[in-house]
Amino acid sequence: MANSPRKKKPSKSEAKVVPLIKGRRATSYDVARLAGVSQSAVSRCFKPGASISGKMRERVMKAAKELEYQPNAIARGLITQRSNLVAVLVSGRLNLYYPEVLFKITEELAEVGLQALLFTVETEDDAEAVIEQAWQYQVDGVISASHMSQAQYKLLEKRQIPVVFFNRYFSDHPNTVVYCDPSEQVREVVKQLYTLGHRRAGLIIGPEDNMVSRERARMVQDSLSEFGIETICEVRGDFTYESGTSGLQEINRQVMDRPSVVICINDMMAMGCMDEARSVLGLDVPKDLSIVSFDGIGMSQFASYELTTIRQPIGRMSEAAVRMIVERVERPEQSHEKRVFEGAMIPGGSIARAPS
Amino acid sequence: MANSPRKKKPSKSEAKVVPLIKGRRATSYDVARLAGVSQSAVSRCFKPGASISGKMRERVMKAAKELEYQPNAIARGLITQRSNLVAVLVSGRLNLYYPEVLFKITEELAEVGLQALLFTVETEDDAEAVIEQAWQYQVDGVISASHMSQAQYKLLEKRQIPVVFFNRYFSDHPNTVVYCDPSEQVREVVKQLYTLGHRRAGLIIGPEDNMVSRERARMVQDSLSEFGIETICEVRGDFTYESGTSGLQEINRQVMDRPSVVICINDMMAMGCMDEARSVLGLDVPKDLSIVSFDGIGMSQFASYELTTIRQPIGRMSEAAVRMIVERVERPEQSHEKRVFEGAMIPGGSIARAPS
DNA sequence: TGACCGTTTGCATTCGAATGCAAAAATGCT
DNA sequence: AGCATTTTTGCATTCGAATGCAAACGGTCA
Repeated sequence: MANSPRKKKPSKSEAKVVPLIKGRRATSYDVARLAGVSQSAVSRCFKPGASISGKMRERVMKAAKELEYQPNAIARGLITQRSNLVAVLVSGRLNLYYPEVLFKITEELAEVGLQALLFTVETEDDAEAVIEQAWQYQVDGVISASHMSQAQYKLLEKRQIPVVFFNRYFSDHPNTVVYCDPSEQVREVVKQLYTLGHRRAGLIIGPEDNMVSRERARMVQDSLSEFGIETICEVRGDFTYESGTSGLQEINRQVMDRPSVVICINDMMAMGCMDEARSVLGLDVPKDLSIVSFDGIGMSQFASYELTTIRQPIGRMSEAAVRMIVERVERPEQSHEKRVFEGAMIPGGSIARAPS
Repeated sequence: MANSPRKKKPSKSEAKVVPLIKGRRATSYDVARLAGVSQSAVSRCFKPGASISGKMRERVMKAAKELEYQPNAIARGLITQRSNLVAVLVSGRLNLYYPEVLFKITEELAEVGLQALLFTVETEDDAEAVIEQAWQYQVDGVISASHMSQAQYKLLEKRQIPVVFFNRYFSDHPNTVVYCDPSEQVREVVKQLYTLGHRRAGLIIGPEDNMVSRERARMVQDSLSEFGIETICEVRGDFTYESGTSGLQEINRQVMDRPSVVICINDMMAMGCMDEARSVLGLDVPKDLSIVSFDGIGMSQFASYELTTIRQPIGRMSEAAVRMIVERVERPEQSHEKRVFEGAMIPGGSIARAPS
């Protein structure tokens, strides 16, 4: 018993004895030594559901606390092939819609024990670099709320890194998506515009290559023509406030007879548009000009704007995105899913009866 | 020569031969095998400044490209004791000032090859949990633009994790800080207010425990009394838009005779205040009421607001924060530094001559 | 007491890259 | 060519935790 093979072999063990932590942070070996158990036992103590006795757990935990031991997530990641890191790709500080999404996603990730590795992506080249970085860091998955080419997506797929798209997707390729479909609300808003006597609309849309913009524009066009409202002018912006102001200028330049309503593809541009109408053109919004838009970001409801807008349920969408990335990480073989949320119309005060 | 000790010992080498990548991602061993060199050589190829011949580099790189090899940052982190991760702690989606800082910092970090591990911190308990997480992930450093108690800071210090504070610090403890000192601009603004005939000011300040708020308030008080402007009322908000609106209500309730100017400790509250003044109280800003504030966030310059505000040079401050964290990671023994940037007054259009 | 079974524990190996050291190769010099 | 020097290369080990396997333990029952 005294000489059982379970006992440590002094030769080897002694060799790696270190002067019990000295500046160095404690490892599982340090804890094991202090508690007089094996390193495996320590490891098991920190793994939920592992086979370990109460007595042992207690001893280990006591030692761990004494040494302020916390398992090294890097080392764990190496052996388990799970980094617990999720790359979150967002673009543009331009559009205040992203921060809201980003913070929400980060919180949701934290809740399930994952960390957000943040990447800002403005161009497609950025995306390229970012994907390589994410790959180096062995991220378990990617949540992309930014640009990504099909080739880039395929690369990630080939590398078996699960991707969840936030408000964008490839229609000719299977992918996992969280999306907001505001078509119902668009129809509702347009109907209301019709009822208020609007027959001539201006449109400020987003970048050509942006899917959300394209889809929203399509829905708007569809509803407008359904109700027989004419689109007298369509200009392109880039989601920023400034492009909203210049968008209205542009509309003003292009058509003699001003539209009675301008539909903006996002809130930021709508705010720019509204400010331009009021400050520069001296119009009364909504009396002289109605404005509606999309997103429902926090500031769209500030008293200066009170936009009539179609909100995306960002909270639920973020939660869904996180759930889905977890799902895909755990069961990669499972087929793709697309979760589509309805929008919600916020009445606001930026529309009124069309001026006669 | 044919049997030189440099040659591989088949027994051991063969044992770990794997069917040359099959779903698995390529490792340095795979590359080494394909290129017919040692793993060390591959490693050195990816380490800038390592001793390696051009010929060797070429061969390795060719093989690496073929296998799409990228070094595993997790494994590297384990051995080098450098994760290249920096925890970025920001609070509040409430205050739109944070996203601007966050995105800027992330970009700056990326530029020097570091990754931002994002943590949102709202309460002090959050900070507790976040610090443990960061510790587990072996972050090289922490940039904190959020709450952190002195005890928590000391814990990080004890663990030898460098911290850079963004716009906050402990005055009774050495620490590394990026800070904006707007005192000059405060004086300038107050002087201007004096010149415009303002003699009675209201103040909307931030949370008691927030240093930026305290400091700004102090500066404002100092300048006001220097110029003999009376602070007739001081109310406390929490940096949000809503607390700006309710702040003005509160002022209105507390004093009969309205102040001619309200000084808000940040832009968000100033916007709330302005909207409240205009929409609810029916005042003309700036004719009936002047408003000034701090931060200079993007939307403070939207046409609806055009705040006269004191901007922080966020870009330079973020850059400095990143420089400093790098510095501290590389030379932890070096003494602390505090970099203080001046503010910059943005004239705006929210102040005017005091009503008589 | 001993045979048997389920549970706990430790051993040894593994993940993938970096690096000190010594051997080998390349280079310079006489 | 011969020797000294510098550069390049490979070997072997290391980082810290997880885990398959087998040994040890604890308990039950005859």
